[in-house]
Amino acid sequence: MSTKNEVCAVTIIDEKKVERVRALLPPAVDTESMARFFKGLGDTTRQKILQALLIEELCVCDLSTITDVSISAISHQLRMLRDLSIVKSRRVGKMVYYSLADKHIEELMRQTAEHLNE
Amino acid sequence: MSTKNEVCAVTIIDEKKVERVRALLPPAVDTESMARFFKGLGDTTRQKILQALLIEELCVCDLSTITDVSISAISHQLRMLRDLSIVKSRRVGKMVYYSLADKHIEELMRQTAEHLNE
DNA sequence: CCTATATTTGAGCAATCACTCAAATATAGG
DNA sequence: CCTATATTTGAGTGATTGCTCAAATATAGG
Repeated sequence: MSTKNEVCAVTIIDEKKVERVRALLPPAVDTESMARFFKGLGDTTRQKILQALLIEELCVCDLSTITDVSISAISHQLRMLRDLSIVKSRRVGKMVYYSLADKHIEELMRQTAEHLNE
Repeated sequence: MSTKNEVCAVTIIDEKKVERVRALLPPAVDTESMARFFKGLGDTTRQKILQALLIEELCVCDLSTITDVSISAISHQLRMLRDLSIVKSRRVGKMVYYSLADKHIEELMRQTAEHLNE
């Protein structure tokens, strides 16, 4: 067999448990969108961007200088963050200013930072 | 030049802004640990696991059945989640039961699910 | 000790990702 | 329109990742 046990030796109790949990799971599409959202937060460059934006609104060029990442790379990452509604942007002349999309993102960042510092 | 503008044509205001923000950024090690933490949450298989554990404690085999992912793959992902202190485990005989590591993780999951549903 | 079941682990591989580079677009100001 | 600056975009590439497969470990019960 390819996988040693497709389903483990089932006891009646486990079967019931599995069915019960399955019925309570959110739709797959929601689980996938959670994964996509967290993946957006789960990269060092993107975290640097978000930490900076937690302090204040910044343009692409400032973000590049602050994070020491090329303008092109920052722009690519900002696009991903914007597609995920994690940041928002506004254009002022030639420059585009980015900021965190909403208060929830801000709280999420602060609470998680606190959590990881035990 | 490799990058067109290493630093954009600086105005005095931008320079000050950049320095101010830089001084307020958290240490790099913290930013990296935030990224690692969120990366742990940012995968569909791991989200399936966490959604299931949000309902109740489960063993590896039940998780495999519920998520329809091989036992080996689940075990690999559980290891990552455990290393990140996102889940915890306890052994009962031959089986190992996994659950969410703490209340903060539970809240994070619930609040984010709510947020993504607008 | 021996077998069976549950889980873990390591190597190998295809898919994904974050970067660079070059070129395109957008806007301001002669 | 033309030039300069700021940003975006697409292709290409090396590194990372999540899976499978095979083998190892852990525990319970003859």
